[in-house]
Formats: sequence, C-alpha cells, structure tokens
Amino acid sequence: MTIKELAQELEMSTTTVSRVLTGQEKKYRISEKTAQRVREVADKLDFAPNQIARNLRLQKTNTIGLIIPDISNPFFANLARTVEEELRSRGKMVLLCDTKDDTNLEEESIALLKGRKVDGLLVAPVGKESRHFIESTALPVVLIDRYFEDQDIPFVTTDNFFGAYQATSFLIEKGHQNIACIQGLTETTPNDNRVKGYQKAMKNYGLLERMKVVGDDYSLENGYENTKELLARPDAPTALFALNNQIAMGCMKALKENGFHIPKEISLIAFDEQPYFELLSPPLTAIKQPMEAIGKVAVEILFELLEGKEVDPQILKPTFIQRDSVSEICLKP
Amino acid sequence: MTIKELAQELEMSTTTVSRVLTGQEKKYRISEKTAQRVREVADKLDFAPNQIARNLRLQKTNTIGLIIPDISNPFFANLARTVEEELRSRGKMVLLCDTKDDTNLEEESIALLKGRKVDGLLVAPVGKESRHFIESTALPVVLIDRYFEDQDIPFVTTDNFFGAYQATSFLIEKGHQNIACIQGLTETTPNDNRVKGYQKAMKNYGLLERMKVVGDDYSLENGYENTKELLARPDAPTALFALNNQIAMGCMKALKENGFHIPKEISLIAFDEQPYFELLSPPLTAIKQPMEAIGKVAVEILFELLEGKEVDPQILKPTFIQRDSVSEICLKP
DNA sequence: TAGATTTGCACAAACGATTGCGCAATTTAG
DNA sequence: CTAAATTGCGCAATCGTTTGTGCAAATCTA
Repeated sequence: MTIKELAQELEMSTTTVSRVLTGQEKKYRISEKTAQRVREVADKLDFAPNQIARNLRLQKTNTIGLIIPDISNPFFANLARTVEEELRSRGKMVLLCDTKDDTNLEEESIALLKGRKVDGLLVAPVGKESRHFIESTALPVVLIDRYFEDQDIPFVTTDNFFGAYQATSFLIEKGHQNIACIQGLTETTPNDNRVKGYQKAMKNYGLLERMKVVGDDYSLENGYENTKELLARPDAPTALFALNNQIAMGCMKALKENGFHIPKEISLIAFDEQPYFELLSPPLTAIKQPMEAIGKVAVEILFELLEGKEVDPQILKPTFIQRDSVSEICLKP
Repeated sequence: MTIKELAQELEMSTTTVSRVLTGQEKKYRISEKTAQRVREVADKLDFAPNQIARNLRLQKTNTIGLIIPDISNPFFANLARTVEEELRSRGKMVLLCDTKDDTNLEEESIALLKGRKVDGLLVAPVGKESRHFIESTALPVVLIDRYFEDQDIPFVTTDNFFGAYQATSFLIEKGHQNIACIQGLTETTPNDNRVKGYQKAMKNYGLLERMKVVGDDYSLENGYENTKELLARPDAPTALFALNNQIAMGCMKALKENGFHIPKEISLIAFDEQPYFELLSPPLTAIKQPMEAIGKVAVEILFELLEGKEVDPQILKPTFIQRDSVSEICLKP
C-alpha cells in the first residue's frame, strides 16, 4: 500500500495525505476535518510509508552503522546492546558490521555503510590502521574503546591508564614485586595506555627493573601461552596482570593445568569484568569498564555531532572490583 | 557524487554509465571502448552508487532484519556473529533489533523492519506470542531457537528434547535418582522440549514420582533462588539440571554460597556451553548447542525462501560435553 | 458589493538510481 | 547502390515519498 493508493481511497492528493501523516497539517493549513479523516483511514488500512522512498527524498536514513571487531566478545556484545537501545529510543536503527579484527573488513564496512547513506558511524576500530577514517568527510563518526592519537575524531573510552595503575599499585601494596603484565594487541590505544599505567606504578614504587611485559594479542591463547612461559622461568612472577578478559581466561587455564593455586601461589588481576568472574574459583579481582556508560555516551556524542555541535573526547573511569584472586605476601627482606 | 555528475564528466548519458557499472554492457551493446572509459573514470573519482535510490528503484534492499531477545547473552551474540558473516558473504547487511525479551518490542521491531523494506527476517522470537508473525505476509521469515507449533513458519533449532534426555539419562546412570530440573521461560519451545526430554528419561528409568521441575525464567536469579530453595528441602536433590547457561551460573552461585561442593555433594549439568565452563571449578558438564551451524543453516534457509523454494524446519543435534561436575553415587539400597 | 485576505488543497518537481523502447549511424546483404 | 540488419547509445518513465508554489473558493473588510 502506497501513499498514492491511500490518497485515491480518500479522494484527495498525495500531498495532503503526506502533510497530515507527517504532522504538518497546521503548517500547511489542512482543515482539521480532513486531517481526521486521513488519519482514520490510514489507520484502518494500516498504511506505513515506504522508508526507502522517504530516505531518498529526505536525504536521511535514520540509520547508524555500528562497526565492531567481534560481537561474540561479551564486551562488545554489551556495547551493542546499549547502543541499540539508545539509538532506538531516539528513532534510529543500527546496521551491524563485525570486522573480525580485520582492517580490510573494517575498511569495506565503512564503504558499504557510506553507500547505504547511514547518518553516522559508531566504530570500535580494529586499531592500528586509521587511513580509511581520514576520508570520512562529512560523515559523523564516534570512536569507541580504541582511538587514534594523530586524528581528532571524537572518541569515548575507559581511563585505561588509571585502571591499570590502580590494579598494579594494589598488587604492589599487597607485597608483590615480581608482577608480569600480559598485554593484548600492541599499538592500540587501550592496550598501550594500560601498559603505561602498569609501568608508571612499577616506577613509582621503584620496581623499574622488575617490569615484565609480554604478549601481543587479546586472545585466550595469548594468555595461556605466555603464562606457561612465565611459570617456567627461574624468576617466575608472583602476580599476573592480564590486560583483558580473554587473556585472563588463558592465564587461569594455564595456572590450573600447571597446578598453581590462585591466590596462594600466584595472584591474578584482570582488566575487564564479566558476570561469571565472581563464580570462578577464586572469584577474580578485576577492573570493570563502565560498558553501559560507554555506549550511552557514544550515542550522545554522536547526536551532538549530528546536530553540528563541537564535542570533546570522553574518558570514563573504571572501577576496581576486589575479590579473592590476590594474596598478601611477605616482602622479601 | 551522483551518477548524473559522473555521466556529465564522461559526456554521456546516465543510462550508459549505469549499464556499464551494473555489468550489463553486453546485454545493451555498449562498446568495449566506452565501457572501459566509464569504469576508469568511475574508479578514479571513486563513485559509489546511492544504495537508497537503487533500493527504491529495484524494490529490494539487500538487507535482512535480525531480531534477537538479548544480544548480550553469549548464545545470541555468537548467533549474531555467524549470521552477520554469512549474510555479508552473500551481499546482504543486517539491521539489528534487540527486543529485551519483550513481546511489544518484538512486534514494534517487525513493523519497523517491514517499513524499511528488508528482504527477509531472521527472528529468535521472545516466545509465547505469535500473533504478530501471522501478518508477515510475503516477507520471508526464518525462526531461530524458538518456534511456534501452530504456525508453519520455517525454523532452525537444537534438538532440545534429545539433549535433555541424554543429560538426564547420564545423571541417572551415574546413580542419581533425585534430580531437579530448573527450567527457563515456560511455554517456549526450547524450554518445553528440554523439560520433556528430562521427563522422558525419568519415566524411562521408573523415576516418575521423583520428577521435580522448578523455575520460570532464563536468568541467573532464577537459578539462584530455586537452587537455594531446593537445598533447603528435606529431600534435597543430588543432582541439578539447569536448562540454560545463566540458570547454571545461578546454581553455582547458590551452591557456592551454601558451601556445597560440586560434584562431591551435588552434581550439575548445564544446557548450553560457554567457553569459560572449562575454567570453572569444577569444569562444568554441559550440552553444547551447535550455534555456528544454527546461524549458517538459518541463513541458508532464508535464502531458499528468497528464491521461492519450499523449505523444511531443521532440528540440529547438540553434543554432550562431559567434564567434572557430575559424580558417581551409590544407589540407595 | 468590490476588493483584499485567508483558507484549503493540488500540481509538479525533486531525491538518484534503473530500464523499456526508440532512433540514428554504421555495417552487411543482395 | 539500396534495403535490411546490426551496433551504440539516449529519452523519459519509474520506484514512493516530500514540498515550494500556485490557484480557486471562502471569508473578511470597508
């Protein structure tokens, strides 16, 4: 059913019908009687305007592209959830692209979404490569989680430095000195800032020469392999700092297999929080990113961009969740 | 940049340009020389056709609506991942709707997606209410996970009955007789079929009067509360069968809080598998749904529908993953 | 009552692509 | 050399909306 058919049914012009249905009856002086009738019949025949035609005419799709490295990662799944909810409440829908952490797919996704004339883009970029963002002329873009220091695309992210600093300090104050940090994808902002936080804390406490940063990937395997390797060293660490949830899982798996008891023999803190962390044994001490807030703020910023406003990047504070995976150890004399 | 501008640049008609760019040069006898030039210049100015205009003209959007109860549930997140991947490889994009297990939102989502003229719908329905699906005339729809017995909308789902039967039988053969089943949302097909599987196994082994089905919701809280309650009974069960991953988490939480050791004092099996199950202590015995296959098959079926073919519902077999959360107990004399 | 306002609606041109049909120019046939 | 066939491309309609502008009819003013 098109507006034309509806107009025929009503024996009036599409113009009038359109104006009533878009709520412009007063502006164009359509009589209340006519308006009533239009609404009534439109309702009865449950007419719904063709959004494609509408989009074409209005040069606006009310659609936002959401580009994410891996929707099966709970962190991004949660993000997607709040983003979808926020956008829907503001009358927009989301076109989802999963890039599988592949820069080429990311680039392709951006092109596809541009072709579909999305009103804006919400991107959790793969990370290292930012070339394809530069050409994003005129299309509002908000970066999530990861961002690019050499470009001024607005972003919202966790205060990764702060969180890592806090976690590391906590370990040190519990008496740990030999703390290894297992990192994720290098040269991405969250990872590098977390590493910096770790380093700063170590330096502050005069543990500069004890710093140990290993790993190169946000995966369980990375956590697993590197933990095994660390345990085999003569100077095996007394505490592990895993820079995301999947790495932490890898650590736990390795520790378990090697018969290391947490926290008696080794302590562990994870960056990221997951619902099941409290059910692990021991419940895992973690740094929780404000996921919901990140999603909400990202959408807010995007809307300000859409309204032509200037916006500032947002860096949100994480919270430290103390559980039972860290033990107090005696300082070496 | 529009095709018109491109045509102007090339000093030819939009017709010719369009025909070359859609690969119809031979069909319309465009000379190879002209075609070359068009492609060249289009490439140089990197022209990309406006998909909105295209969609309107072709009456086809190459867009599929994906409606899901909760994208933050790893089960659905994984589903979304494979669906997105499969669809993209076939040239379609996905509009995502999260219904938060709310029938009204589901209905609204369907309406919105129809308005946007999606080519088809992939829906993991909330469950009980199917009214709004009936009117889905002419729009290809494939149901995932849950389906409606009173309608012949094609679906793909796990063999829930089989999985539950297998798990329950396993428990019984390990000597358990007092097995409680904590269910999810009643009157939804997966839940009811799982319950039936449980019941069938109990009956088969002559444990009809020991059947105990509690709970009403796919949430951690439901698992938690009901486990507590079960433990407080004089005839507390020796084994728990949790009908999804979140319920299982609730069980573990309650058991842990009450100091019950798994599997020494009580056994537990979960329907659904999650990566971290093997890291719990003890590693959780579980029934794994073929999530990736479900996503793939759903997309395949949808495409057959799009091609006007007749399709049959698909019921995929789950796999039983034996870990350490079930103990052998002596049969009561 | 004539002229000026106001009221109520419709015509037709966009938006940016695709495509049936037609019409020259060129080639082939006889 | 003329007629027929083929080649190469463009005109204009179309998809379903929205909207600037115009034009009668109704109402008001004096």
